[in-house]
Amino acid sequence: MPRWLLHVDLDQFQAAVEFRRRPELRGQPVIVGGEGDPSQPRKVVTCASYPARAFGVRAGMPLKAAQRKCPDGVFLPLDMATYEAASEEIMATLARVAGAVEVWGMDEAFVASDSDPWQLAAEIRSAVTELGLTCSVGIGDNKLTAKLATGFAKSTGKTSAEPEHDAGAAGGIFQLTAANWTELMGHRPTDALWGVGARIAKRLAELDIATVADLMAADRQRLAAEFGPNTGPYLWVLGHGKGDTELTTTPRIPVGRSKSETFPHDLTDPEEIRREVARIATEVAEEMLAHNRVSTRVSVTVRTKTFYTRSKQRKLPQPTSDIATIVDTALAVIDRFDLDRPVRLLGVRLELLPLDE
DNA sequence: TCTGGGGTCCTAGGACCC
DNA sequence: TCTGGGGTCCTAGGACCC
Repeated sequence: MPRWLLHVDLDQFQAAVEFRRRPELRGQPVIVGGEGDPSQPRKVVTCASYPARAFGVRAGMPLKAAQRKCPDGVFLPLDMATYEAASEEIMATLARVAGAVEVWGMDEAFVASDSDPWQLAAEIRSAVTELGLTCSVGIGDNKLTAKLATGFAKSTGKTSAEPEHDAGAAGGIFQLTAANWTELMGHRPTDALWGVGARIAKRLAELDIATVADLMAADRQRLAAEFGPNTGPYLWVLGHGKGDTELTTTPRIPVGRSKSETFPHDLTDPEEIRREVARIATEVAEEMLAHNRVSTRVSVTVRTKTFYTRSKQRKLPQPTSDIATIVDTALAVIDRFDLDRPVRLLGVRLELLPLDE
C-alpha cells in the first residue's frame, strides 16, 4: 500500500482571514502589511489578495510600491493574534479530517494518506471551505513532491488562462510523483526546487547546472566538493525528487528566540543604539522567561543604512534565565561593533538550552 | 520601489588540547 | 625548528524558508 504525503497550503492566508470578518472586502484588492499605512516607510506587504496580485502587488514588496501599483487597494494592518487563532482552527480541522498533522508555519501543513489521496484532498478542501477559507493541496510520494505539487495546484487551479495540465491536475489539487517528475520538473531552473534559492542556483549555474535535469545528471562527488559533504549530496537527492516521507507531529521545540526591529529612521547616536539593544534584549528575554526557557548564548545583529548586515555573539558563562545578565551580555556584544555608520536594524537572538536533559 | 520579521540548519576557520 | 593529525568548542557568515 503506497503512502502518500499531502501538502496543504491556505490560499492568500492573511487576506482570507480578513475577509471572514469583513466579507464586503471579498473580491477587492486587499493588501495586508505593517500597520496598514502605505505612507509608512520600511514596511512591506505580508499578503496580497488575488485581485491585488493582478496589479502586480507581491509579498515582500514595500507598502509604498504596492500603493503605486494599486492606488485603490485596501491596506490592512497585520493582526498576528487573529491569524494565529485562525491557524489553530485550521490545524485542528486538518487533524480531525486527516489524523496526524505536521504543522509547517501558520498556513501550511503536511498530512499522510494510506489509501486514496485524492479523496482525502477533497475532504480537506471541503472542510477548510466550511471555515470560510480555501486551500490548495499537493499530493506527492514525499514531502518535496507534495510541496511542489501545491505550487502546480495553485497555478493550474487558479488561473483560467493557464492551459490545463493533463498530468494530475484537478482544480486546487495536484499530484506530483516519481512518475511525472522529469516531465514536469526536468526543464525548470534549479531554484524551482524547495530548498534551492537564488544563491545556490547561481553557484550551480556556474557549474553548468541550470535545470533540474542537469542536477539529476550531475556528479555527486563534484557537488560534495563544491557544496560540502552534507549539502552537496542533498542537492542531488533534491534534484531527483526525493525527500522525507515521515510526518513529525510533535511540535518542534524552538532552539532560539529572536526579535529585530527596522527603525523608521536610522540611528546614529551610540547611546541611543545601546538603549535600543537593551530594550530589545529585555523584550526577548521576557518572552523567553514566559516560555520557561533558559538562554545559553546572546547574538546581536546590526544592519546599517547600506543594508550591510553583521552579527556577533557571546556564549553565556552558564545557561541563565536572568534578564539583567542577558541584557548586559547584549550590551557587551554591541560594544564590539564599530557604530560609525547609520543603523537601520537592530536584533537580538537568544539561543536556548534544550528542554530534554 | 530601496529592501520586514521570525525562524532553522550548514559550513568554515581559529583556538585549544591530546 | 620549518613542523602531524584528530577532536571539540567557539564565533562568523551564508543560505533557505514562511
